[in-house]
Amino acid sequence: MAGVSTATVSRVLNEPERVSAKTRSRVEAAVAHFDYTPHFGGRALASNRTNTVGAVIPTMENAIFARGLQALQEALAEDGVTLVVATSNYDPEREAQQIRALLGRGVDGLVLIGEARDPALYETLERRGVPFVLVWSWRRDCPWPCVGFDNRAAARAMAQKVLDLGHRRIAMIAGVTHGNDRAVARVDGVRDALAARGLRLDETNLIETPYHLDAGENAARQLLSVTPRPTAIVCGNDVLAAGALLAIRSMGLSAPADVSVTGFDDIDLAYVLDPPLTTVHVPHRRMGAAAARLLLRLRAQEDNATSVVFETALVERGSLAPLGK
Amino acid sequence: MAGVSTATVSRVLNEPERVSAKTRSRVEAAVAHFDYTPHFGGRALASNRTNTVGAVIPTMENAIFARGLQALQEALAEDGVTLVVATSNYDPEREAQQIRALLGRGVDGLVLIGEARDPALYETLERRGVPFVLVWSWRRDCPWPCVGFDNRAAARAMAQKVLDLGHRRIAMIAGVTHGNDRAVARVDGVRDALAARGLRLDETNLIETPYHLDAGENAARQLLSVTPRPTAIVCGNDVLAAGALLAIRSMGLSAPADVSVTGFDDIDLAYVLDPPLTTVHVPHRRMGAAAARLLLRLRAQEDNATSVVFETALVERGSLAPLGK
DNA sequence: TTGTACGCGTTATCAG
DNA sequence: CTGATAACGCGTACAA
Repeated sequence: MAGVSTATVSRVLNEPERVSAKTRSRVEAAVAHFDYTPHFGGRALASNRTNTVGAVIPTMENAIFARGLQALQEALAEDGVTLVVATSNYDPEREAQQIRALLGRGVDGLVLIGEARDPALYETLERRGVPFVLVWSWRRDCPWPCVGFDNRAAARAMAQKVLDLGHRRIAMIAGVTHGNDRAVARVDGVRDALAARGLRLDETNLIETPYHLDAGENAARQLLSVTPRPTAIVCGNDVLAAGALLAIRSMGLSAPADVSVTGFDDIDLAYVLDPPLTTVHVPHRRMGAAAARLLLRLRAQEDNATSVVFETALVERGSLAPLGK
Repeated sequence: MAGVSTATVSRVLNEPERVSAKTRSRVEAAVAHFDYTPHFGGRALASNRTNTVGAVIPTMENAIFARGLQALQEALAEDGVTLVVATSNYDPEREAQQIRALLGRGVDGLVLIGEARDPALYETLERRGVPFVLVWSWRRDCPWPCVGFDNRAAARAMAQKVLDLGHRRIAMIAGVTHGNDRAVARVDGVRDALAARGLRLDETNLIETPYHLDAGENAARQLLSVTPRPTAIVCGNDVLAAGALLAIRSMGLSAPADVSVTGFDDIDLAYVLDPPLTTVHVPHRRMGAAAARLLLRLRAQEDNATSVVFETALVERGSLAPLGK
C-alpha cells in the first residue's frame, strides 16, 4: 500500500537509517494506518533470533523474585528484549521442564536461579549455544557466569552477630534444601559460625520448611516448645522470620526480650514488622539489572562478560537483642 | 534419521494417535536421541497459533498481581499454554505499548487488569480477533468479559463499618486514580458511605499516592498533622495501610487507640502487622485461575464463556476499633 | 536507495 | 498410515 516492496518495509522496521526519508515516512504512514505489527513467528524463522530471554524462578509469590524480575525486565526492555517467565515451584524436575519449554520457544538467553541442577541440563544449554546467567548465588570458582552474592558468608556473619550478643542456644528455621543451593549455603554459614565457637546445629534445633508464613510459624512453635528453649532463632528468609514472630506473639512470649529473631533478604515486610527485623540486606533489584546486562553482553559475544558478585549488609533492627537484655 | 518425512514427525508431535505405533516409536527415539525441540517460530508461522497468552499487569512488585499471575500461569499450563507477562508500571501509555508488543508476538489471548483504557485499544483487539479477559474489576453491564469483584461495593462496606464504629473524622489514602478504575472505584465507594451519613471526603482528608510503603507513610503523616486529626484512615490497599501504621508509630501515636487503619486486598502482610490489619479479603488466586479458564473457553469459541464475579469479605482484625475505645 | 528472490522450520492438504 | 509439496511472513544477499 505504500508502493514499496516487502524488503523495504522490513528495512524501515529494522534499519530505518538505510531508507530514504521520503519512502520511510510513506511506509510508516501505512504501518500506522493499518495498525501493522510484524509477525513474530516469521521474524523468528527468518532471523533465528527472538529478542526474547527466559527466566525460570521458583515462584512469583516471593517478593524477592518479583522485585528481581521487575528490574530484569526493565533492563531488558531498554534493549528491546522481552522477558518470558516460568516458575518451578522449587521443584528441580519442573525446572528442567520449564527450561526445555523456553528453549523450544527459541529464547536467546536464560536467567536461572542458583547453581544446583542436573549437569545434563548444563550440557544441553552449552550444546545449543544458548547463553545463560545464574542469579542469586555466587561462589568463587563457579564455572558458569553468575550474578549473586555469597549466601554462606552472609549467613555466617549473621550467626556470628547473634553469638557476639551472647546467645548460645541458637535454633534455625531453614528453607527446604533439596535442589536449593541458597538454602544449603545459609545453613552451612550458620554452622560455620557455631562451629567456630564449638557449638552445633543438631536435629532438635534445625527445621527445614517451605518458605511460607505459616510454615515458619509452625516451625518456631516447635522449636520453642523444648526446654530450655532457644534464645535466638535464625531464619532462612524474612517470611519465615515473620512467621516466627507470629508464633512468639501467640505463645505469650515477646521478641526480642524472650527470643531474638533474624531474617534474610530485607524485603519491605522486614521493615514493617514489630519489632522490625534484623536481617541481611540483599540488593535484589540491582542483581536483576546486572543479570540483564551480563546476559545481553553474553548474547552479543562480548568478551568483557564476567560474573558479578554483590555485597550483602547486615541490617540491625529491633528483633535481635543481646542475651539477657 | 528415523527414515520418515517431516510430515510424519509433525504428526507424531501433534497427533500421535494418527501414526502407527511402530513409526511413532522410531520417531520418538530419534527425538529423544537428538534432544529435538520443534522450532517455535516455524510452528507459529505455519499454524498461526502460539499456545501463548499474554498478561499486562501494573507491576510484579505488588503481591496481589504476583499471586494472581502464579495461579493464572498454573491453570494455563494445564492446557499446555504458556504465559508471557509484561508490566505497565501503572502507565496507560506503556500499557498500550505492551499490549501491542504482545499482539506482535502472536499471543492468542490476553489478560488485562481493569477496564479503563483507550477505546481504540479495544477496537484493535476486536479487529484482530484476539480474545481477552479483564481481571480485578467487575461491574454490571461491563461490555467485555471480565473476572473480578465490585471494588466500589467492597470499599463502601468497609467505610460503612468504620462509620458504624462511631468514626466521623475519616481520611483516605488512595492509589493514583489516573488510568486505574479500581482506585477510582474504591474512592467512590468510600464517598458513597460517607455521603449516606452526610459526610464528605474533601481535599484535606484524601491523598492520592502510588502504592508504596513510604508513600503511604508520608501520606498518613500529612493527614495526621491537621487538627483535629482523623480518627480513622481508610487505605486503598494493604501496602498503603502498612505505611500508615509506620507513620502512626513513628509519631508516637498508637493504632487503633489513637487512629484506626483499614486496608484492602488481604495479602500476607496484613496478617503479620501489629496490630493486624482490618482489610477486605480478595480471592486473588481464585480470580487468576478463573481468568485462565474463561480465556481458554473464549479461545475455543465456547459459548458458555461468560464473566465471573467474586465476592469479597471484610476481615476484622485489630487495626480498626470503635471510636473512643 | 530499492527491488528480486530464496530460505528459515513447521503445518496442512492432497495423493498414494 | 505416510510422503510430497505448498504455503506461512519475514530477513537478507545480491542485483539493479
